[in-house]
Amino acid sequence: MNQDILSKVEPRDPDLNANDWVYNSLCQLILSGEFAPGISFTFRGIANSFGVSTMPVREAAKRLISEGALEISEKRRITVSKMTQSKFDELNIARLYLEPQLSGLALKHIDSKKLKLLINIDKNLDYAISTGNIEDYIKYNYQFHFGIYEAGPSPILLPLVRTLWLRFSPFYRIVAGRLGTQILKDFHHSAIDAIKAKDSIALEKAIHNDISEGMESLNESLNE
Amino acid sequence: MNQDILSKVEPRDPDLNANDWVYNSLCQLILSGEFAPGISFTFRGIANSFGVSTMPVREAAKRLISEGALEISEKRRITVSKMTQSKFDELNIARLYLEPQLSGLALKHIDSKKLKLLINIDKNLDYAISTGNIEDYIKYNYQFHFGIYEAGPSPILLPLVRTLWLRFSPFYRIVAGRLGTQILKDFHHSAIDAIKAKDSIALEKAIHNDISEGMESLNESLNE
DNA sequence: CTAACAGATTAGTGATCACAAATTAAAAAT
DNA sequence: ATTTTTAATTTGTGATCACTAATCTGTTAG
Repeated sequence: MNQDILSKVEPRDPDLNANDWVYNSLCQLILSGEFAPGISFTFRGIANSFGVSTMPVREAAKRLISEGALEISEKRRITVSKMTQSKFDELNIARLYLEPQLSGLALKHIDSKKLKLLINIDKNLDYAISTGNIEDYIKYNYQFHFGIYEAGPSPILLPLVRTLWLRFSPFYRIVAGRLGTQILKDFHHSAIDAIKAKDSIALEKAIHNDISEGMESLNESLNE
Repeated sequence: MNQDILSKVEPRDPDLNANDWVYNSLCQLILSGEFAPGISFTFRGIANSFGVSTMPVREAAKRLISEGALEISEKRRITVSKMTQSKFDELNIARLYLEPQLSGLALKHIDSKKLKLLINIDKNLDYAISTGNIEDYIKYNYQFHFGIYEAGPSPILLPLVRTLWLRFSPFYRIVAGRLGTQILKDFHHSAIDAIKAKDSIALEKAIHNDISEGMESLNESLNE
C-alpha cells in the first residue's frame, strides 16, 4: 500500500482502538473514492502504512470484507471490489427501497439547525459541481444524505445503508472522474423543500428520485 | 460459554478455516435460536468451547458484532442483542422491502427440483407446527425462505437479509417458545402456488404477507 | 524466444505472550 | 449489617512468532 495513505487519514485519537482507527480510516478512504476498484493490498502492507501490527488490520479488513467493501482476490490479496451489472442492479434495488424509508424515519428529528446545515452542505455541493471538483462533490453528497439519515435513530437501517455506500463509492468515484461533474445534477433541492414542509412522503420521493437519477447515469457508464 | 456447545455444532471440516468454522457455527447457533437474548460470552470462553485459540474467535465474533448479531456489553462481555420496539420496527421495514424483492429475483431460478424441495420443507414445517416442535419450526422456516432466496444469484441482497435474520432469530425463538406453535400458521402455501405459476408478483406478495403476519404476532408479544 | 522448473520470498492463519484496564472478590472500617 | 477500600483475577487489545501454502523470480531446458 502506498506509504502516503496516512496523510489522507485522520490522525489517531489516543483513546481510540488501533482496530477502530484503521477501520474508520479505510472506510473514509473508500467512501471518498480514494481507492480505485481493483486496487489491492496485503495485511502487512496496510499495517506498515498505518504503523501498527497486522492484528488490528486483520480485524478491520476482515470486517470490511464481510461488509462487501473489500474482497479477497484469487491471488491472496485484498482488493477493492469491481462493479458488475448484476451487483449494480442489486445495489440499486436496496438503495431505492431502504434510503427513502430511512429519510422518512429521520424527518421528524431534523430541526432547524440541522436543516441549515443541510442547506449549507448543498450549497457546497453546487459549488463543487460548477467548479468540477469531484472530490468535494463526492464528499458533500455523502454528507447530505447521511446528514439526513443520521438525524433519526436508526441503528439497524443506517449501518445497512452505509455498507451499500461502501460498495458503490469506489465505482462512483471512477465514473464521476471519467465523465466530469458537468453531467452531475443536484436533485437535493426538492428534498430540502420537503424537509421545510415536514412532508415525509415528499421527502421519500425526493430521495428516491435523487438515487434513481444518480444511479441511472452510473448505469449508463457501466455499459460503455 | 457452555462446554457442550460443540455437540450442537457441525464438526470442523479439516480444510475449513478455524475462523470460518467458528463463524459458521455461531451463525447456526444464533439462527436456530440456541442463544437466548441477553446471554453473554467472553472470547476466551468461546475459544475454550471450540478448542481453538482466541484468535479465530476474535475475528468471528467481531464480524458478528459488526453485523449486529452480537454486541459488546458495558461489562466487557459479548452478548446476544436484546430486542427493542424500535429495533423491531426497523427490522420489519427492512424485511418487508428486501425479502419480497429477493424472492422475485430468485423465482426464475427455481426449477422443479428445487420446488419439490420447498414443498417437502413446507411439509416438515406443518408437521413441526402440529407436533409443537419449535426447534424444527424455526429450522424449516429458515430453510424455506432461504431455499427460495438462495436459488437466485444475489450476492449483495442475500447477505444483507441474512444479517436481518441473525438479528431477530434469538428473539423469534424466545417468543415461539413462550407462545407455543399453536399460534404459528403456515403462510407458505400461497408462495408455493406462486412459484408453480411462475408469477413473481404473486410470490412477492406471498412473501410480504408471510413476513407481515409473522412479524405482527412477534410484535404483539413484544408489548406484553 | 518460449515454456517449465526450482529456489526464494511473501502471503494469511493461528497460537502465545505482555500489558493495561476493568471487573470481581475479599477484607476492613464505619 | 452496610459501605468503602484494597487485592486478585479476568478481560480485550496489540505485538510477535512459527507454520504452511501460495506467489514470484531467476534460471535452465526445449
